[in-house]
Amino acid sequence: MPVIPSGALGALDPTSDRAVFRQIADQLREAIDKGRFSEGDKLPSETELVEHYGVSRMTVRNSLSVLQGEGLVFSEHGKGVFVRPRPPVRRLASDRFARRHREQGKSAFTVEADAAGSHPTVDNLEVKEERPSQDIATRLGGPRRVLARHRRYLLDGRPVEFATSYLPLDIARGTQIAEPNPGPGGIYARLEELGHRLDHFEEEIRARMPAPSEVRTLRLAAGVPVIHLIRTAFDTGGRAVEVCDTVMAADAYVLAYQLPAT
Amino acid sequence: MPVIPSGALGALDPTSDRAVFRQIADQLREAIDKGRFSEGDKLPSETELVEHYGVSRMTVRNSLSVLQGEGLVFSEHGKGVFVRPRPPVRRLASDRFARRHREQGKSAFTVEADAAGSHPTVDNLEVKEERPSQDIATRLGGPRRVLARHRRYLLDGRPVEFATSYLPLDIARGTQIAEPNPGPGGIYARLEELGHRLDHFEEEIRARMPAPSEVRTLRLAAGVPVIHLIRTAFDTGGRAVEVCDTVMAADAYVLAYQLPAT
DNA sequence: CAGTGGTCTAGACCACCGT
DNA sequence: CGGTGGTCTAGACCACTGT
Repeated sequence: MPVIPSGALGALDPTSDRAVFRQIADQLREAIDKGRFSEGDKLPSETELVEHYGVSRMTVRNSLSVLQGEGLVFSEHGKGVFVRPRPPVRRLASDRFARRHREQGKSAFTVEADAAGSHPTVDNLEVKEERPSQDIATRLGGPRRVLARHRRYLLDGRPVEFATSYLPLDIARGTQIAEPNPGPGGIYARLEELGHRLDHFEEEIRARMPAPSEVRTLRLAAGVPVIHLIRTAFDTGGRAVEVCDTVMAADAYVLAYQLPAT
Repeated sequence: MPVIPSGALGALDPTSDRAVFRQIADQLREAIDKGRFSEGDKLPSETELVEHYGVSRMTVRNSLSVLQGEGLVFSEHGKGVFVRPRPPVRRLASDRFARRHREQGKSAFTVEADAAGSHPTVDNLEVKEERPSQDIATRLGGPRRVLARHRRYLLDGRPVEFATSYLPLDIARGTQIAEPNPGPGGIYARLEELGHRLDHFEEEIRARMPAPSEVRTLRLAAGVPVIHLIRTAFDTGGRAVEVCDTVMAADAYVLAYQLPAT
C-alpha cells in the first residue's frame, strides 16, 4: 500500500546529471520546506521510499543522511525519521552581566531562564585548581595555575551549554569563589567585593561542528553546530580577572549585542 | 603493500559494542588530533583502509563520512581524502562600524582585509527595490517595499560571506545609497549626510548548518556551519534606518564584542 | 593507464519499537 | 509479532586525477 501522501513526493528525473540520492534528498527537503511535512512529522519509512522511487535501500538511506547532516531531520531507531522541530531559543542580551542585574542576587542564567518561564538547572559542578591551557593562560596574563569552575546548564532538563570559568589563584584562592556555591550575584559579585570592580567584558564568538565529547555532553542531534564563546572580564585596573569558556548548542541560542556607533 | 604509516592506526575491537565504522572513525580522528596526520595530509585511501581493517568498502566510506560531517576532512574526487586545514579567520571587532573608521572613506570590509594583508573583493552586487520578508519589515517598522543591496564578499578569491542591506524607501530612494557604489565610507556615511546620525547598532547572531543554496554561494565544505548575523542600525531619533542580513562561513570568522560592565 | 573517490545494487542480520 | 532504522557485505560501474 502506498502510504506516501499523494503529491508530496514526485518522480526521479533519469535524464538528470544529479545523483539519485540527491534528487530524493531535494524532494524531501522541498516537501519539508513547503510544509507538506511539518515539525515532528514522520517521513515515509525507508521501505516506502524504496518502493516509491524504485531504488535500493542504501540509496534512500544516503538521501536521509544528507538531510540529517543539514539538521533537517532526526531518526529514532525502530520508530522512523522525523522532521526536527525548532527548539525554543534562549536570547543572550549584551547587558546580561550589567551590575544592575547582578545586584539583584541571582545568576545571569537563572534570571533569564525564569524570565522566559523555563526551569533552569546547573549540573556537573566542579571547582578545582588546574594548569590552564596556553590560550587561557595568555588571556589571564600567564599564570601557571588557575582556579577552574566547570559546570553544565540545562533548561527544562535539556543540556544547552557547558562552561568553565578560569580565575587567577591570587584572586580566587581561599575566597567564596573557590566554593561550589559562590553566593548571591555569582562570582562577579564576589570579584567586586574583593576590590576588582569590573570595567568591561570582551567576548569572542566562533561556530563549528561539535567534537564527539561535546555531542555527548549537550546531547546534540546530528547537524547541530556549537557556538563557542570566550569571555574575558577586565577590572577597572585593566587586569583580566576571569576567562569564561562556553560551548553552547547552537539551536538553543541567539546572541544579541548592542554596539555604539561612535 | 601496506601503505598506512606504521602505528598510525590500530586494530578493531571485535568485542566492542561500538559499531565498526565508528571505531574506524575514532581511530582516524585520534590520529588527526594527535598530529599523525597533519593539515592537508592525505589519509590512507579507501582501498588501503579496507585492507587494513578487513572490512567492506561501504563501512570505510561510512567512517569517512562521519569525519566529513565533523568538518575534520574533505575529499577530492580522484585524489583522496585530506585533513582539512584551518583557514585563516577574519576577526570582526565590535568597533568596526565606529565613525572614526568610516570617516577614512573605506568600507569596513576593505579596511579590515587590507589590515590583514588579504585581497578583498565584492561580488554579485545587486541593488533594487523589493518587498521585504515579514521579519525584515518588522525590524524596519513595517514598510511595504524597501531598497535592498545584495552583495558577496571574497577574501583572496574565497567567498566568505554574503549580505543584504535593507533600507526604507523614504530614506534611500533617489540617493547615492540606491547606486551600486554608495561612495566613500559606504551607506552609513551617506545616511549620516542625509541627516540620520547613527546612534547604535543591534546585532543578533545565530549559528546553523547551511542550506544548499548557501553551500553553493559560499562554496562551503561539508561540516562547515554558517554564522547568521542580523544587524539593525538606529539613528539618534531611535528609528531603524537599515537592517543588514549577513551569512558567513563559520570557519572564516571570529566575532569579537566588547561589553560594558555597568 | 592505474588509482582514487562517487554512486548504486541486492541482499543479510540485528536491535529497537509498538501492538 | 511486524515494522522500523542500524550495520555490514561483496560486488558493480562510473568520473575524475595523475603519470
